[in-house]
Amino acid sequence: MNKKENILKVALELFASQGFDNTSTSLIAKKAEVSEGLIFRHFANKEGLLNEILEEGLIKIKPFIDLILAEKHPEKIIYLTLELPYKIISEQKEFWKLLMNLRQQNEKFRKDLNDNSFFEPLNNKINNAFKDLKFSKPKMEAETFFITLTGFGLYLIDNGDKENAYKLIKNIQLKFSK
Amino acid sequence: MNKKENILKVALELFASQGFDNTSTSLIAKKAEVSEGLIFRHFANKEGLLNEILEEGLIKIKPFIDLILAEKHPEKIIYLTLELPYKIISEQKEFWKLLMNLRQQNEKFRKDLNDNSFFEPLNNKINNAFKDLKFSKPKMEAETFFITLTGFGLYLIDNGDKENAYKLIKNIQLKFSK
DNA sequence: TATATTTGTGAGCGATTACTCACTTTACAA
DNA sequence: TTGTAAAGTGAGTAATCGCTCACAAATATA
Repeated sequence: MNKKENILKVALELFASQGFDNTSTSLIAKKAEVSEGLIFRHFANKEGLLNEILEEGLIKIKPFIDLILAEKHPEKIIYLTLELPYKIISEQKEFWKLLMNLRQQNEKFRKDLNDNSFFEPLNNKINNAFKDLKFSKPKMEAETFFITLTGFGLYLIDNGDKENAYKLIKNIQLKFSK
Repeated sequence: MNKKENILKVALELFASQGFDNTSTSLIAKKAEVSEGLIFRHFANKEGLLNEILEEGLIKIKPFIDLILAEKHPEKIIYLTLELPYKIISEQKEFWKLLMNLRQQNEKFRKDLNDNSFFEPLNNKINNAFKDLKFSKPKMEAETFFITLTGFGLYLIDNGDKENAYKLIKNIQLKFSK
């Protein structure tokens, strides 16, 4: 049992369920069965712990995004992107919840995530997909698409039923096809 | 200058921008130019302060919802509901932000808001609207609609441009019409 | 004016916060 | 086996948290 990894695991669980600010380092230490001091040995401070969790999580997400970026058919691009939140949530539910929590609560974090440009290539890809589909206003269509995608991502946090999720994906896809 | 109302106003501002848990009563008192003790004189505790803010805000929202509930044409119902987040945000941006914050962060609050059934009549209204429009799966269509509506509500928090908002409303409406 | 009630203050409470540090234990290379 | 670095501990820190309470000022009632 690796204590450092255990801290990361427990902290992710607690941050996702209670929020970052509302989770004390003492509780993390207790649940990870580790002294509180060890947290600050491995991670400079509480924010450093969060950053390492985020890094790890984003690395796991990247392959899914790369798959979309490699795709050429616009309809398929849209479908895969719609599928993305479900795929992430299936194997990283807590991380997804944390991401949505931070996005919502912390304005600075939202900007960092944009400037960090982790999701920017995907954004461009979607914009081009709607151009290829000859939408009269592809930029607006992409904007509408991301609005729906955000809503769908939030929906999935509370509703995990796979069958229904894919029905929704299909229904949404229909609305963004020509 | 009414001190109680000032506390409510300042607390709403801070809760919306920093989150409930992350806002101390001492800061509220300082910004409202009031002794900290007064907060606990007027409101039993910090949560009581939050509840009064929520009550006040929901009361202001109710007329907008009643307007939708009185409408009979399904297309109009959908349009008015799509317009709802924008209307609320126009004159109660901070309250809307707080609502979205709490919804996201606090599972218990989300359930309370549902059980409280404040938004349930609207939910039924939308379901019936899609039935009237003869959608083959009106329930799923309503689910998809609320997903989009949630995403749109979040979008508006950061993007306040009125013209673009109404373009998006029109674009979304198109996707939910027959 | 006298009395009672409401409104308001600010010092101070115990609990908790993120974090430090002197120290011990473990692991590994020479 | 010995020496050194890394891993791990837990008591302790100042600061802050939500909240109380004894009291003063303002307001209402008589």
